[in-house]
Amino acid sequence: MASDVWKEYESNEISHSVAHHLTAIHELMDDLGYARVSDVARALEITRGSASLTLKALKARGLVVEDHNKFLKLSEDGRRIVDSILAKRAVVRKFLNEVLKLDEHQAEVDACKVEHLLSAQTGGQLLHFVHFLLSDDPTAQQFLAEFWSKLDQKEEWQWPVQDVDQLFNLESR
Amino acid sequence: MASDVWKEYESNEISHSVAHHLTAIHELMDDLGYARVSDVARALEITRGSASLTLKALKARGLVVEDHNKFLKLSEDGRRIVDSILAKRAVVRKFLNEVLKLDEHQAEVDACKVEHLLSAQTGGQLLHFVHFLLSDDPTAQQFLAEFWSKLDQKEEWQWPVQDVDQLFNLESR
DNA sequence: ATCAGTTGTTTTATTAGCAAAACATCGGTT
DNA sequence: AACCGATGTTTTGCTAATAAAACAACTGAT
Repeated sequence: MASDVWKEYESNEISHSVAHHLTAIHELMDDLGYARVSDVARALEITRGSASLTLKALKARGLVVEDHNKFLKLSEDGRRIVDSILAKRAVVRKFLNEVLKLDEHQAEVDACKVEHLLSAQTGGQLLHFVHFLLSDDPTAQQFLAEFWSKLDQKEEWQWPVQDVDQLFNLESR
Repeated sequence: MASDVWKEYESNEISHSVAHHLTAIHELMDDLGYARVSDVARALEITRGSASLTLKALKARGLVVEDHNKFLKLSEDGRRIVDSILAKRAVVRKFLNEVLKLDEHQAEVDACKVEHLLSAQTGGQLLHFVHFLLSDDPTAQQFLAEFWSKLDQKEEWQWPVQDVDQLFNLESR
C-alpha cells in the first residue's frame, strides 16, 4: 500500500473530536436553544477545560462563532460540515441496521466511527445506493428479500475470513 | 448522541497507525521474506526512530516478536489482527469500487480509513452482502443493473444533503 | 452584602504518534 | 586498521486531545 494512501488518514478536514464538538453545538441549539462551553462539555462528558480549549481552536478556524455573551453557534462553514457529517451518519447507520441487519447499537457505534472519514463522493454514492435499495422498486425489494433469506440460511462465517480474496477472485493487494 | 457511543472511537483494539505497522510487516514478509525496523519505516515512510518506538510497544503487547537477530514477525495475535484488517479492507474497497462505482483511488483511501474501525460483526455482514451482490445470482445481477442505470440517469445530488432524514422518513437522531 | 454555585479560562500533566538529531553497533571495503 | 554505510535506539520537541486543578467572574438567594 502506497504511503500517500495510508497517511491521508490524518489529513482530514476534521477529526473525530471536532466532529462531535460541532454536532454537539448543533444538537444543543435544537434541544436547548443555546450552546455554551459548559453545555458542550456536559453533552460530550468531558471537562469544561478541555471543551474550552477545543472550542477556542474552532473559533480560530472560523467554524464556531461566539456571542457577545459567550453563547456559541455554528458558522456557515461549521453548519455545512455538521450537515455533511449527520447525513453520512444517517446513511451509514441505516445501511448497517436496516440492510445488513446489525443491531441498532452496533450500527450507531460504527456509523459514528466512520462518519467524519468518508469523502463527499462516497457519502453521495452510498446515499444513492441505500435510497434505491430501500425504495419500493420491486427489483430492490426482491433482491433484499433474497439476501435476507440467504442470511438466515447461512451458517456463520468464520471471522476473520482468511480467504476473502479467493472468495472474490481477487489478486491480493 | 450518547457519550458512550462517541467515546468508543478511542477504545479500539488497534489504532490506524498500529494497523499499518502490522500490515507492513505482513507484506514485507511476503515481498522480501523478512521485516526489520528499517524496512517497516521505509514502507510507511516514517523515520526509523518512530518505527522503533511503535514496534517496541507492539512487541510489549505481544503482537510482534523479534528474532535473535532483530528480525520481526507477527505473533499469532498479530496475524489474526492483520487478517481481519485485510479482509475488511478488501470487502470495503470492493464495495466502494465495484458496486458504488467510486474510482479505485478513492475506494482505496476510504477503505484504508475505516478498515480498523469496523467491528467483526459489521465486517462479516458486509462480506455476506457484497458476496451475494456480486454473485451470479440473477436477482442480484438484475438489481445491480437497475441501480447502475439509475445512477447514470440521476443528476448529481447536492452534497451535503440537508434532508437525508426526510429522504428516508427518519425521525431525526 | 455576603456566600454558594455556575461558568469560563489557564496551567500542568498525560498519551499517541510523529520528526530530528545524536549515538552506538555491526558489516564490509579498501 | 581505518573508514563508510546501514541499522537500531534514545532523547528532545511537536501537535491533538484529554484530565485535573487552580483561578476569576458572574448570578442568585438569603
